[in-house]
Amino acid sequence: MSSSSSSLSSEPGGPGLRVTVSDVAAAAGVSRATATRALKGEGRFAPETQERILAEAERLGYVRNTMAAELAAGRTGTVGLMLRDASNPAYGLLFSRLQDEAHRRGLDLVTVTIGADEQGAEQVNALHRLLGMRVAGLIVATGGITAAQLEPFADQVPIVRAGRVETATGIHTAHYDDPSHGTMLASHVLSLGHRNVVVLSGASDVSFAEHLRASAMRETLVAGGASVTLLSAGAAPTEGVDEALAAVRDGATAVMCASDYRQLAVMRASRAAGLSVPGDVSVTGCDGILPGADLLGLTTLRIPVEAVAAAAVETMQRLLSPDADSDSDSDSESTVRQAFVGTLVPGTTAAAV
Amino acid sequence: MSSSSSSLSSEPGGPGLRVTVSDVAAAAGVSRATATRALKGEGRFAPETQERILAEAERLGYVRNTMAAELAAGRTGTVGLMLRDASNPAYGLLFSRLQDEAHRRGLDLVTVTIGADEQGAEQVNALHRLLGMRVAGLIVATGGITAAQLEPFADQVPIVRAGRVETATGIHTAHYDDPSHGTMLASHVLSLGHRNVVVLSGASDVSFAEHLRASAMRETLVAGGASVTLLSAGAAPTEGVDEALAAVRDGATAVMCASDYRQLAVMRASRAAGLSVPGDVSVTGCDGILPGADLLGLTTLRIPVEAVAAAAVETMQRLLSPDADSDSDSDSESTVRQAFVGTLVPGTTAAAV
DNA sequence: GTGAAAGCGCTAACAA
DNA sequence: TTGTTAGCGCTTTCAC
Repeated sequence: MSSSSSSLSSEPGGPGLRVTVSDVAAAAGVSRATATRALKGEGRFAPETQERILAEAERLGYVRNTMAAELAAGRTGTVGLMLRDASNPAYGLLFSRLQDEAHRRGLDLVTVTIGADEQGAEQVNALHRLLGMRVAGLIVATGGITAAQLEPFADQVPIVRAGRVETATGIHTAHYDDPSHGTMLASHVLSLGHRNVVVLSGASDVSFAEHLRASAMRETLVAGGASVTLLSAGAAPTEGVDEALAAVRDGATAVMCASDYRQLAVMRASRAAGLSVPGDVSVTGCDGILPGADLLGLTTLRIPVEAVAAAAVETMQRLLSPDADSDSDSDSESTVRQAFVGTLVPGTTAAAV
Repeated sequence: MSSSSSSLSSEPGGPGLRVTVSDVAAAAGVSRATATRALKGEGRFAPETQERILAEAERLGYVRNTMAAELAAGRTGTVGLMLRDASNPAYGLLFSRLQDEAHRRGLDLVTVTIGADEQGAEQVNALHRLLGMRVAGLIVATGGITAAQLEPFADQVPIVRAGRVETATGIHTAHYDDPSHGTMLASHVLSLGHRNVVVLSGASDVSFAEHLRASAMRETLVAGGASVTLLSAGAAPTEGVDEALAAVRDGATAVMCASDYRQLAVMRASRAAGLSVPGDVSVTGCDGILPGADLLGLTTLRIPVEAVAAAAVETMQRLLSPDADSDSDSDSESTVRQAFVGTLVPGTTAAAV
């Protein structure tokens, strides 16, 4: 049977994996050492020898055993990515962009994810999975893991946090400037004339990003002379919605949500309660990632996912490059911390009072 | 300096990684073998010895080198997942559910993704990355990789395709029943009285799922006595939209899109063109994953992501379990192929003629 | 240009 | 119960 047109054809009846360099070397009539060099194209070897080795490797369907290779070489070519549950489009997009960017820069990423609701144990487990692989670097895109858990490894492997700010020393970040986001949205709402506003957010231990946004909203609103009702809810976007609408009936003219998910929940509830948006109540969110947000006319803020992803990967790449320091407890290289600001999307769910 | 409350504290000034079993063993005054056993809690050892070893390991911040461990053990505990670009919520959700399910069943997943638009080279590269890690199994959740590329490895490692149907032998699947989805949506549109319909889809090489849906739509519509205009567009959801609206002006009363993304594009364009939905034209999509789809009133079909994810992981787990066969080219174990049907979501974007 | 030899860190019989 | 002994598959000096 002739092999298919694929370049991955393997021996007729034979294996393909579990073919070792030794097999390839033997088939080509050279030693393991030569085969290794020729296969990765490094070191010295005769061009024609390489050709023969490559041909045999392909014929046998050889796939290098990465574990053995990296173990022997003592280094790793991949960067680990810890990701939060990607069912949230904001994380899905971040994931996608991190991946693209890494690919563009020639970095290999392996990802482990953690359920959105998981507690410490699972996070630590995931961290260990990655560290156990002796990844060359770590990009952390989940708030669920604490600085204390990361810090012990910060001087052994570069760690870049993506999305969320981090105060621990030695851990670099490329993060969203959530306080600014809150401020921008609040300013918009103030400019529309609202002076009695509900701020609906997840509690700080549920979503730190939401907490930062909400705090900034509150401050800006208060500074602008508005009366503010701050509602700290649980993770489920429907939580706190009833209270928010109750506050509206008591005179609030706008509900500012710390995320688009909550905004959607508020709009659903408003519709169900017969309140018109923005007629009876203005509503704002934050994220701006949802496809279709424009059709809904969401008033939100588009977070700079692309910029954060690019910066995170770029930082990682730089940390991985020709410098080799900090083997002692040096502060020779300072911690990189970059914040990125998104753009306001006015929409039609918020109108002048 | 006392260590933080974290359970990951490492030696004061010392490393944490690059601590080996030998170090732990030495510190505890035992041999490597004993340390290994105690650390993984298998085999024989004195409880008090274990306690001492565990304590030393923690004190030193020991993290087992997975590569070495799996290389030595000759097996791997992780399953590889090949994923398509997660910026599409449908894939993001599938990813999330696969992850959850794997976790529930005690399977470790490592993921590599491929950009949505990447061609063969990148796909093969990703496949090799996973195979190089000698993963115990492979779950493929991207249509970008062909059966021909997968097949050579099908008898060396269990492969389960998630989402898309597969005809190659030896490759199991848990997939969406897209033809049924197309039929269900078309039946709905027929039942609303439409007899002049545009079907807007990605070409088969752009999205096989869309192609399957669109084909079924067309057949069902034709069988129902409708006149059908089939538009095969490129990957970008805006492609083909103008043609679709042109057809509407020529008398079509409904535009059936093969995905929700295209549906959104059509709605945007309709709005821009001053056509009311569903007044002037009914529009349908397919996926039903978008948060906020309900607020938009999208007429769509919710694909059974959860069922597919659960089935894919369950199949994988079963393939990984106590049976060990097919070392020869046996057909002893038949190929598992499960199709799942979603549920119609009527919405308000499609109305009676 | 090529090969021989010594491991990388860990596991798994088998002895002790 | 614990230690000894071989490797897993690959890379990498260092001679030839």
